[in-house]
Amino acid sequence: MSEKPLENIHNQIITEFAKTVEMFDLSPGEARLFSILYLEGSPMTLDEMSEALGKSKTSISTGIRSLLDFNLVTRVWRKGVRKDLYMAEENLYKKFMSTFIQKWVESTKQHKHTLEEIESRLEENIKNGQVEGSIEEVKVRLKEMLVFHELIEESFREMKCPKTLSNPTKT
Amino acid sequence: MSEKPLENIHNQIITEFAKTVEMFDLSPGEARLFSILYLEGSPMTLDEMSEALGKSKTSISTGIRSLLDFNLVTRVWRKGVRKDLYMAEENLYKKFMSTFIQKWVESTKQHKHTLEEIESRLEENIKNGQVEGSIEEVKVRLKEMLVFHELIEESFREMKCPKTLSNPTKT
DNA sequence: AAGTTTGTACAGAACAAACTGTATGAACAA
DNA sequence: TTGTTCATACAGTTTGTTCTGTACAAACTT
Repeated sequence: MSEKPLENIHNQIITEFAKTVEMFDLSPGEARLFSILYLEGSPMTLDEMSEALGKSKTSISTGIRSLLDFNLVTRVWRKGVRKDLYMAEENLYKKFMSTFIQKWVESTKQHKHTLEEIESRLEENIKNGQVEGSIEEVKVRLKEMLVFHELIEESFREMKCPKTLSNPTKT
Repeated sequence: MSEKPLENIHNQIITEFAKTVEMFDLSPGEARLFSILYLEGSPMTLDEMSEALGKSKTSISTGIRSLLDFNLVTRVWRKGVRKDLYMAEENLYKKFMSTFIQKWVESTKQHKHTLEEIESRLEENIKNGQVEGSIEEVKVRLKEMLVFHELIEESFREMKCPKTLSNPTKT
């Protein structure tokens, strides 16, 4: 078992690092794929990743597609190489955090907006007397939900520019 | 379809609010359960929730169990009522955020720690000459991963006390 | 005590997500 | 042009989650 200690270490690193990556709403598969790409600093082909992860090329292909969508991976061209090459983005913190925060802010805004629409529709119904029961509770709850959304949005907005983000520790 | 406009509004609110709740790593079912409990400010029984969500009592039971584990819901006793009563916690923002942040900080710390262990094991192997290839790249990557974890932990720690958290807007 | 009512454990069904192999299309070589 | 290599679309399979119904245990009533 100590025949290939480096490969072993590789696997441990990837497994553990993937756990952190997963927390940014990547599936286990995507997280693992990104991790292997990141640990291997140099660009890799689909076949190499397929080999390294023991998964089908199709699977890798769709996985890479997702990572590209998330802007966590770039295509790289190398003279004389026909296969596509992919590389993990540097600047992990910035990439992950900004995407993450943006997702929160956007979604929160969206949901809050929808709730506001529902609220005004409710007011309409009340005006027209189309509603019977005790509405006050619902109205209060709605207000609280809106406040909740505002607080979330604010928190994540404030997170956007931690002091370390403007400090490029680029390799 | 405008026969029961209030019920309709209820459903819309719950559906939309659940989307936000889901972002805090609750399953769609759990999120919906919490939402209905929150909108209905007063305590509810398993049967009432079952009825309201159109799901089996068993399902509600396990769902409530999860929400209790997350400290998002409390059991409530009411004189003369045999059934268990459950109620959503007030102070949404504090409850959700503190749990959320704590989860990030804890997990990040844990994963970082494991990576450090791997790192020292790697150093050992190098000392003993049990490793052949180019190790430097791996060591650099490991360091970068550790920095990454430190930045994440720091960001979420700073999030912990936004100004609004010490401002109890309790009903 | 026996009989009810309420909550949960468990096993299987229904559903959804991830993966694979085949087949198709695009880029290149000769 | 034909032949080859690569990436992806698609359908089918496997794997994992979520829900349901049954069965049991605990709490209560009389």
